[in-house]
Amino acid sequence: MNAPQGEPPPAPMRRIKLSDQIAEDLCRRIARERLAPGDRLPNERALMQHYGCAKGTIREALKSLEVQGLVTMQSGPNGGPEVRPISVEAAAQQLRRFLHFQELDFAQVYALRRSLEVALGASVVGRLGAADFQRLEDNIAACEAANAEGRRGTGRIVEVDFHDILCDASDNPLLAFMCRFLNSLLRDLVEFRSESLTEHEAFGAHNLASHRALVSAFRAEDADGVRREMHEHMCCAEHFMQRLDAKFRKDLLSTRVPGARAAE
Amino acid sequence: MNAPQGEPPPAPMRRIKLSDQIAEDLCRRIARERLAPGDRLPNERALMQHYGCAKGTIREALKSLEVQGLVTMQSGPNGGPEVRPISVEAAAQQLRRFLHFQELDFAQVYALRRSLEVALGASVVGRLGAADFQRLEDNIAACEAANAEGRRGTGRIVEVDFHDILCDASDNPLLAFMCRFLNSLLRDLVEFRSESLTEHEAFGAHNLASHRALVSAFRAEDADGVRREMHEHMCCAEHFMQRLDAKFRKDLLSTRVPGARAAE
DNA sequence: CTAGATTTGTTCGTATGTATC
DNA sequence: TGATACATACGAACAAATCTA
Repeated sequence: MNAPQGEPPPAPMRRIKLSDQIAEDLCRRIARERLAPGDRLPNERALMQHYGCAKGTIREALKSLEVQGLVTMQSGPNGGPEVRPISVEAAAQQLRRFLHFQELDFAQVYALRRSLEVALGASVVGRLGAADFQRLEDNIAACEAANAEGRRGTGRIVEVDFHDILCDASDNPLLAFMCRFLNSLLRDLVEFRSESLTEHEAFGAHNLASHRALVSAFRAEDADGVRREMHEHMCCAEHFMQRLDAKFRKDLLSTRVPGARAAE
Repeated sequence: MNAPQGEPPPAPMRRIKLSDQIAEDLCRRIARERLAPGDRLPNERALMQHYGCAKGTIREALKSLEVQGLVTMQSGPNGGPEVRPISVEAAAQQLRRFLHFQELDFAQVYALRRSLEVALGASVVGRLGAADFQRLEDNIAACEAANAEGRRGTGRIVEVDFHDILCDASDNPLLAFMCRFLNSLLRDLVEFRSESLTEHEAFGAHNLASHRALVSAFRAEDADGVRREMHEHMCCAEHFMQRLDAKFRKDLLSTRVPGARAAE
């Protein structure tokens, strides 16, 4: 069962590349042997012997695992393919790449956030410990500071962190992943809209009020209250974002951007 | 700007591997030159000359793009790396791989589906054409046939297709992707639970009724009706799935599975 | 801090399989 | 049926990174 057998599938299409077979096998081995982050796979030479193939083939297989975020390669003694801690970021980055081809806007992101953040909020009711509440409070304080000092762009980004903290507390990895992913999309989208204006102040103030109300509801373990508050929070946030976006697009048309890569 | 420059990063981290630099560059080129699915990148020899490096390096770069679902390799004359149609499947498969490590169950999937399918249903109201309705009706007919003939497992799978059709009609690629992804997860999960019993009949009957009611609401362009019906549909489906799952787990404990790979 | 050992990263040359003409 | 063009795979080398003595 070790070496991949040269089993030619009778009809179905092209032969499966050796490197892909090996990548599959290694992937399964990582899962089967419960390899923890930091563990090492055998080095290239050992894998060559094990699978009875050449170096280039092994390297292609390892490259595949590397792109999938399962391992990183390390040089030097005791080097080799090191198993990685199931990177959320790798999967998210892949998804972003894919979605970047089809352009998306705030409305589409919030159509999801409206639903998912409500579900997320409800799912963490009763699961927040003292440490979690501390992080939430700290985040609120950071937002206050950012608003007071007029750092509007950073304020928007820190506010998103509030929702990442909730993801950490969720026991539903699917829900947590998707919310985190939406948050990262939002950070990307907001990065280039952080130019303007007085709207930011009203936005910041509203966010702070919502977050405070949410923390209160969490403390009271009032699931319905969380749902209601989160829903309103999302609707208002969308509204603000839309206005920011409209302003941004108007500015973009009137003033020629130097780099002029915006059109791409 | 063609060949990658041997720019040694002064302090920061490890040198970026040549193959990764090339992969990045090729990725950008695909985006920049608006390469359509079916277009060919230069073949290996041409890329070797262009980047001034060896075959192995090029192959690793192309492997990276292949794993990311951006290209497929083809042999023979006029072969080479062919640009792929922004594979939804590639991104979904990646995500599945990632999420497979942290085991998930029906409850977690449905916690999302309860929210997202409702949003999806609402978003396609008024966007369905005659062809779409035909597909939905055909799907319902296929479900009926599967139920009548007692093909319970396939019935469950065909039913999920109903929701994929709705995804096709959505104008929100994010929402569509995530719903499609949940559907694929469901297909995976249901595949190994398709053993039993009379519950399937009630389940199938309920699904058919729900789908019919949904189509009616879509025809009437009754957004609220769609929302209500979809919500109930999801709640009932979850309930059925949970019972199927419980039964499955019980069977698993009582009867030793021959292959015995279920524990893995 | 240098020197050597170990392991990945990269190159070249060659052979084989596969699809098109 | 070759003949051609291309990806796939092998094997041996050297370069660069990194740990250890």
